[in-house]
Amino acid sequence: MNRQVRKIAELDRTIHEPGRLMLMTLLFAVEGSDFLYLQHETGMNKGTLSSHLSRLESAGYIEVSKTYRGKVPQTLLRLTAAGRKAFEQYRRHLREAL
Amino acid sequence: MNRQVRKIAELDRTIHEPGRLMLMTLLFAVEGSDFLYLQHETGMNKGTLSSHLSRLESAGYIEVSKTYRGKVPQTLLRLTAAGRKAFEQYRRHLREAL
DNA sequence: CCAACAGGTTGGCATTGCAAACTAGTAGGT
DNA sequence: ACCTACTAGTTTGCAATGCCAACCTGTTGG
Repeated sequence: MNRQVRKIAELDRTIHEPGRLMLMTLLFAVEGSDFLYLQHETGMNKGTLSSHLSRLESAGYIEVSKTYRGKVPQTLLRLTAAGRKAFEQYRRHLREAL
Repeated sequence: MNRQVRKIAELDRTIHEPGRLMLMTLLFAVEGSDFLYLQHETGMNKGTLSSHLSRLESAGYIEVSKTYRGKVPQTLLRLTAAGRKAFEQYRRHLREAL
């Protein structure tokens, strides 16, 4: 197996999936965000967004905190250190592969 | 929806899938290949490889020709012009997004 | 009381990937 | 000639995942 191609085979699928790649890209840039902002920026429906966030959380890539903005519930998301590192590595691998 | 993120949402899923991304990358580089070479370079099993090649063929990205090497059957693959173009565009979009 | 909002859960359908079975033709041994 | 094994793929069964649409929960405002 060719070196370049091996990099592709080893890409982190949790991040590679476009839905989550959007989320990681956004969260990497902004350093903290809420559910509605992510929904608006990605164009995903709530169900899909919710399940991608759950997956990122169980991968340890994001931290989810449920709070209130006044009386309205608000879900806050931010990358963990592991998530930041995984995203940087993903980008590095992809760049090397292409 | 943010411009960078929109690029990700619009990535060509036919190419983005790692199995097929490996194939496109290989075929883009070598300009003509056979089934066994691709299997060896990608590490995929025959079934998976066969189905990805079918999908790439029906997307019009590769051309499949079945011939013989002496008496042994051989399946030859190569990118079409459309496939080459799609791959270049995919890479461009990805680069812009990251 | 009722519509609307934030967010989550569920059901249905398509796709991926593996493994195992299958096809078709070829080569080797007896 | 006959049986077996191998090569090159294709097809099928199965589990996991992705995405959408629809429904559910809890709360707020009119």
